[in-house]
Order: sequence, then structure tokens, then C-alpha cells
Amino acid sequence: MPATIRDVARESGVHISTVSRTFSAPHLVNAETRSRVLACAEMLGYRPNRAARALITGRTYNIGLIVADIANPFFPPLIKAAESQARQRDHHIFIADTNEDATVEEELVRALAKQVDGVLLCSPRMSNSLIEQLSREVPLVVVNRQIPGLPAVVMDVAQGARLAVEHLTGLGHTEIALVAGPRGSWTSREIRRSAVAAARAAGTELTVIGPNPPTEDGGMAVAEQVIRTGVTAVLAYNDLMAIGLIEGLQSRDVRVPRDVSVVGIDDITLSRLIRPKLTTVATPAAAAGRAAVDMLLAHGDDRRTTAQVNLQTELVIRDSTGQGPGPHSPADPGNVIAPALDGVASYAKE
Amino acid sequence: MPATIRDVARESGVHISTVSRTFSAPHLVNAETRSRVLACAEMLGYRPNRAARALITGRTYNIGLIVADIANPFFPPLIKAAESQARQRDHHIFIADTNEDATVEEELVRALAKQVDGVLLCSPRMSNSLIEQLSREVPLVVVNRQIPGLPAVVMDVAQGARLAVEHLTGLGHTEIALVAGPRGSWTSREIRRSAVAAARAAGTELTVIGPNPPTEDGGMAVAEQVIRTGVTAVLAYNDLMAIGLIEGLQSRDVRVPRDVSVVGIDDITLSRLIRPKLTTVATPAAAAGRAAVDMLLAHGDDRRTTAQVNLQTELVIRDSTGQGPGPHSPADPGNVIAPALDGVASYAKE
DNA sequence: AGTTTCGCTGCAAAGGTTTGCACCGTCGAT
DNA sequence: ATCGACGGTGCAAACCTTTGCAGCGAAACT
Repeated sequence: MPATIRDVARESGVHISTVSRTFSAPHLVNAETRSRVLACAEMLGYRPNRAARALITGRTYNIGLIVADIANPFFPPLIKAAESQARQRDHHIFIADTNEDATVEEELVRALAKQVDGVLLCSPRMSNSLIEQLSREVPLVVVNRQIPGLPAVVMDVAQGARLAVEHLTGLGHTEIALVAGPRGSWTSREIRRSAVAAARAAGTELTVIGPNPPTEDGGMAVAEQVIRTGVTAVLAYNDLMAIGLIEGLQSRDVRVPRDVSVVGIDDITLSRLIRPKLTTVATPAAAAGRAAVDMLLAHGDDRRTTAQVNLQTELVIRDSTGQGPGPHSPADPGNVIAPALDGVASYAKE
Repeated sequence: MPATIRDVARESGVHISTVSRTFSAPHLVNAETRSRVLACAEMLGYRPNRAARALITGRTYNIGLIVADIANPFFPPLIKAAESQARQRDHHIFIADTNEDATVEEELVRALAKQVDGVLLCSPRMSNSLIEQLSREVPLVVVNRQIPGLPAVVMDVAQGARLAVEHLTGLGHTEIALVAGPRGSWTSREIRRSAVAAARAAGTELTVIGPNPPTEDGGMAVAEQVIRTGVTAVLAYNDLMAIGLIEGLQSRDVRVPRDVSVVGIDDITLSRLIRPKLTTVATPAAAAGRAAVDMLLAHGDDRRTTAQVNLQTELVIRDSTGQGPGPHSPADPGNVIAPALDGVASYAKE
């Protein structure tokens, strides 16, 4: 039986509206009254009931953040950045995990809907139409997906995939595999589209393997298949899969990068810790988290907007990629420096 | 302007209470009426407002879960298990991250308090007295901490630390360092207490280094100090620190396990992926997550309880530990099989 | 025929808060 | 002396839902 506003009003001999104002509009109440009310509130351990407040104001000062899989190290930096950004704007973040399941995702958005001011949908697996429908129930910002009319922050993973393929072809690889991500992933489609185009431009063969679960196990599971295709280089949907794949290859006595080169995407911490250190496409997860919160808070109620933030990616070359059988392209500087991170930089500065 | 219960009532020509019952007690309303109401609700896109419902019933069907750091791979399995357990009981989990900051922790509990039916406090950094005070505002279940009168699930990390030290002394190590965790961590104190006792029992020297931030960087930062103490074996507060420490040692040309043995605690996925594979104490994180949810949901409103769940730990011997300078204990079987996981097993079965 | 039972529905209070409006007294200006 | 402005406070409606109670008609009893 926690103390309510009424208890405080009774105790301090004022009307409940005065107590209310003491907390939500202190300048409207006499300094003396205010301190008396505060004293009583403190004594009774009173805390305003946020749910009741939200009922009236329509503002909860909460933000929902839905991710496909917390265990994927790609997400924590994004989450942390979103949290600290939200905290600066006096909001709290509630995280929920969908287990890569579109049904759970929908359910979570609905559950969250009335308890938050908006939802950040990270790497959603739902259909566009369903997302559009949900956006009518609660303000949405979509991360890593483009949906007409919805605010979005996307990472330019197409550019990253292109850089990765060019890096591989530059090293003389002529047969490359793409290990795709999960069905329903916009990112996976983007990567595929871009990788195919880049491969064609370089005149090399690219075989697509997938869809696959975007986990270490998912990568490990395709090792056999990768070997059978006879490719000498692989681009994986994410670092986790790349790492799993390397494990799988090594356990079958295929050496990386000597026999097969592997490049991942995300640049998770782990990619610097495993051996060989992973060549990968760095995605600006923290910047994305900050940007998403900003977008949500920016246009309060005008739901439909065409605003989009596009974040650059960069290729980080480490030790999991090496010479291929073909001619070594003289155009490849051997130690590519990626383009400057415009989008990132502007956010990183804050 | 989402549809409310009133809109549905008007549209279907019944009283709002009938609409309410259609959703919360369907058997009380005529089948025909019910289907008409449902049809209207569907048409208008009506969803019951959970916040308003909670105001009356006092039940939100939400559970708060507060962790020190989502980026620590120790937590995701715990979180995932808690989520799936909660989902089975028709509840949702809201996660929040404190960044290892006791102040943020308190704030988050308060923010969550009125929007959830209870909070799972994982590895809290607050003082006991503050936690007790908060437990009067919202039902709490504490994980990895023992506080008189509060329901708790703890991992028997003392046992794990003892096994680890015995393992090291058995290998002939006579000078061991303990790299402690963060200030305010109950787990860190337990480990220390137990490790000191075990070392004393084996007649070996144990020097404590810390407190330290429980991260990879934290481990890396003490490498120099570890080398200076001249020990040949180290027990780290968690795997992340152990891994950071190994990196730090290797970069200073100290080989693991040849020059220094390292054992971690937690058995995160990563510990199998790095080289050398990490010897570590496995903690039943998933079981803890399930147990915590169960405890919270079990005793609905009788806040104060002495119920505690104690989960066993086990030592997993891999490649980061090796012979020390002293005599190799014949008592050490060389490949310790840990005790059966009673506590875990009973939960794992479900 | 009268009474009880039963299934269904409406009524209204309750839950904790915010907020536009009205009111009161005082002070400064005219 | 009168008026307006203003700081401070109280009043009551509103937000959306649940739920105990009462009422209604009809069926099933005695």
C-alpha cells in the first residue's frame, strides 16, 4: 500500500492539485508550501505513479527498444548508446528480445504500445505491411530497414558489402560465397544485392548460401557446404556467423586465411579477440542507437515522416583474409583505408 | 487517437462494461454479443490499454529485469531464460542496464516500480539497506546477493572459487593472485572469502588485486600488476577480465598457460572461442533467470520471505591452466569432473 | 400461479494523477 | 477609492479500464 498523492495532501493540509503541482510544475506553488509538501512526501515515501500520470498526459517518458537477439554482441553497443541518449532526454529505455521471431516481435510491440511513447524497432523480421499497421498504434522508428513513410536509421551495409567484395576480388579471389542471414532481414537482402552487383562488376562468381540463422552455430553449420562449393573466399552476414564458420572450417582442417578467406560484418569486440583476427565491415551501432532515440523524440506526434538517417560503414582489414588464386590486383593498396565516417562522426561528436 | 473501450461500446451498442468483460471474462457474456463486440473491436483496431487496466487491478503482467551491463555476455543467457519463463506465465520482461552504477540502479528501480509487478535485481551494486528500502516500494527478487528477508537466487560461486584454487594448487602453483571485481559486488566478496580460505587450507599465498571494473579492459589493465607480483596463477572475477588479462599478458610476451595459468568465472561462450581456451567456473545463468521469475511470481504479495534458491557451479578445465613450479599434487586427477549440478538439473529439466 | 434460479447486461464507483477554470486576497497603478 | 493584475490555491472533470451490485426477463422449479 504505497502512499498516494491523496495521503500527501491530507498530511500537509493542502489540496491534491497542489501536491501534483509541487512535482510537475514547482514554480506554480509557493516556496513555503512546496517545501512542506516535499517534506511530507519524503516522510511518507511518496512517488508519483507514472502509470496514472501517463493516463492523463499521454506521455510515459519510456521508450521501447526491440531487438532480435540480445545475445548477439552487435546489439549491446546500440542499446547502451540509446540508453545514454534517452537518459539525457529524461527518458527510460525498456528492452525486449524477440528471439528472431516475427510473431513475438508483433506481440511485444503491442504489449509495449501503451506503456511507452514510442518503439525503436531494431532489425525487424516482420513484414513491411505489418510494421506499417503497427505504426498506427504506436510511434515507431525502424533501424536497419527502409519502409516508405516511416522514420528510419539505416546503416549503409550495401557499401560495406561492396567494399568487402572488392577487397576479396582485389586479393585475387574469383569464386566467392555469400553466407546469407535470416529470412525477413532487410540487411541480408541489401548485402546480397550489393555483393552480387559488386561481384558481377569484377567478373567473379558469387554463390549464395542461405538463409541461415544469424548465429555462431548458423555459421558453423554451413562450413561443410562452403567447402563443397570450392570457393576461396566467403562474406558472412555477420561476425558471429563468420566466427562460427571459421571454427567449422578449422575443425575440418581448412585453414583461414590460407585456404579460405573470411570476412564478417559488424566488427563486434570478439572479432579482435579470435585468431585469426577477423576482417570485417564496421557498422556504427552506437551512432544508430543515438540517432534512433533522437528521431523518435524529435517529431513528437507527427507520425508519418520521410526522415531517414543513413550511416556509413567501413572495412576493417585484419588477418582472416589473404591472397586468392587469381592475379593480385595492383589496384588494391593492400591495406585499404575506409572512407571517412561522415554520418558517424557527426553523431560521435555529441 | 487510438480506439478506446468506449468507442467499441458505442459501435456495438452495448455498455462499456460488457466490452470489458468480452476481453477479461469472456464466459460472462453471451456468445452472440461477444462476437459482435469482437468484430467491432477488430474493425476499430481496439487494444485494451494496459496502463489503465493496471491502475485498477494492480497487476501489469510486466516484470522488470535490471542488470549491471548488457554487454557482459554473462547476462544474455540469464535474460533469455527469464524471458521465456515469463512468457510461459503470460508476462513480459523489461530489461534495463545500469552501467555498473548504483545510482542509476536505484533510479531505474523507482522508474520501473509502478509499471511492473516486480523487479529482478541481478548482481546489484547498491547497499543492502537501500535494497531493503526499495523492496518496500516494489516486490524484489535479488540475484547473486543475499539479503536477509528478501527472496534471492544465488550461484554458489564460493564453491566454484574453491574448486578453482584447489585445481591450481593441485597443479603445483604456490603463488596465486585473485583479480577482484567491482566494489559493491557480493559475488566478488564471496569469491574472495572462499579463495582466501582455500589458499590458506592448501598453504599457498594469495594476493588480491582490486577492486577493478569487471570488463575486458579491466582485466587488461591489471596485466602489468599481475606480472609484478610474480605469481604463476590467477583467478579472475569473471571470464571477461580473464580474457582481457590473457590479452594483456600475451602482449607483454608472457605465455598462457606456460608462464602463467589463468582461470575465469562464468563460462561465457567466448571462453571456448579464444586461444588458449579458458579454464573457468561455469555458473548456471539460465537456471538463475528461470528461478528468479518463478520466485517473483510464486509469492504474489507476501513481500518478505526467506526463500532462497542456491545453484551449484562447476569447474570446466580447458587450456589456460597448466603445471606450476611446485610439486604436482597426486590427488589431482588431472581432469576434474565437477560435482553434479543438483540445483541446475532440477530447473533444467522443465 | 408464485417463487427461485440463472444468464446476461447496465450502473457507477474506483484507481492516481493532471489541468483548465474559478476564486480569493493583496498589491500597485490610476 | 477603484480597478486590474497577479500569485497562489481549490474544484472538478478527464484519462481508460475493472468490478461488485443490482436489475431484467425467462426458464425451471414447487
